[in-house]
Amino acid sequence: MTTAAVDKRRVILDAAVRVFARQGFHTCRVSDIADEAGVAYGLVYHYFSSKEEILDTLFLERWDVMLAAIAESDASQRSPRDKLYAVAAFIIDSYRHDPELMKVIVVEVTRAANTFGLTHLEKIREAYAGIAAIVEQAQADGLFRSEITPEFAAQAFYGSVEQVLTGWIFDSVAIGAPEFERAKTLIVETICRGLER
Amino acid sequence: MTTAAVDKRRVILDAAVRVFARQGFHTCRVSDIADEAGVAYGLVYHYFSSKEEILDTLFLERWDVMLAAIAESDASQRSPRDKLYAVAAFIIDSYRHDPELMKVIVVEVTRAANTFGLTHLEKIREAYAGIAAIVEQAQADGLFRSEITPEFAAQAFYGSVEQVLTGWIFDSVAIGAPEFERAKTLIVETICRGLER
DNA sequence: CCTGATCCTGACTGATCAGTCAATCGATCG
DNA sequence: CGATCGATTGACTGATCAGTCAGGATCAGG
Repeated sequence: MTTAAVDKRRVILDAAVRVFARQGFHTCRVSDIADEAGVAYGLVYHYFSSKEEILDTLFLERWDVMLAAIAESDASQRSPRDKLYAVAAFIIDSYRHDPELMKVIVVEVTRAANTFGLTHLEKIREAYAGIAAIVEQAQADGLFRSEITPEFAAQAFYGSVEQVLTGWIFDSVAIGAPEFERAKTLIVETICRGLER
Repeated sequence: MTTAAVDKRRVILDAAVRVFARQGFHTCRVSDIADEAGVAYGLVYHYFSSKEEILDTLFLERWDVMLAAIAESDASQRSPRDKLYAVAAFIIDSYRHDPELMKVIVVEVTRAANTFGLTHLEKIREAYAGIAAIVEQAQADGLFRSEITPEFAAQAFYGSVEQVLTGWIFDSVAIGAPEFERAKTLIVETICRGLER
């Protein structure tokens, strides 16, 4: 695969992010992606076997990085609160860095587990499991209350983060660095106060 | 409109719930709904002007009841914690009473704000606003901390509830009355501990 | 400069499906 | 009885679009 070829593949993926974010996966046509990428229709099928595979690729590219970040945070020697902060910070920074990509992942995959995300349910669950592992450790160390199952706590935590993201995605109010930082602190502060002894 | 006529409309709506829950809104055909309802294809268009209007109707029917429940809880003289408990209980009981309908509402409307729910964004926001009103009152009464904006707290709260619901929807593990009751308590307990002074 | 491979093009096809409509059914009433 | 009108039927149409394919361009190696 030559450098040019790699580039065209990337160009198509990047164009797809913009198109999916703007029109939605189900509503857009493959030709929209080709047009946005400035590439012939057929070339899309040279690099991807279907429209779905494009979304697949975008999701997995990013999600795997997130799973690694969660695992790394879990493995670190920080306090549970700092570990959860690292997770929230990763997700929020992902949005900050590339809002369109995160919109596509959240809206078209994570929150659409029905139509499309069923394929990725296992991957999505891995994220919950990673967060649950952090909570479980904190409970074992006597830092978090044990009434709540780690799985439940993980859902509450992830749910809060994703809902805040969803708010930004659809409320279309401009937000800057301070708001992002504040959101990280507030979510973690709220949920951890709820979980701590 | 005769009684029989009212019934057919209802039969179609109920069939649509089952079909949407099973196949998803985008993936199902109108003929699937007609078949499920045991009714001719054309009759669907006698009662509804489009496939979307069916989903519209299902969503609004239920959502308006929920908005009323939130408003009523807010207006009551209970403690903030009890008010939020009432909201969580309403949503969770809705799922318990009709899981397929709640699956459709959450998956196809609430969590699909992109493709379809944009139409209902305003309605959805009303729910957040109602929850935020409860938090705001609690802050004014000095019961909740003021660092967190009511809107933010509402998103965290609603996000947690919806994520737990989503877990039930997709994990397809059988759950009984005790789990539902436990979930209400745990969510409210966790979030309120995080919000209280 | 030939040859095979890979990249790239866009017109075309085949299937799908939302929505239409002309025709039938059946209840109600004068 | 027969006229009227809403309920009901399902075959049909028109548009859309994912994916194919046959061929042209470009490049690498011999």
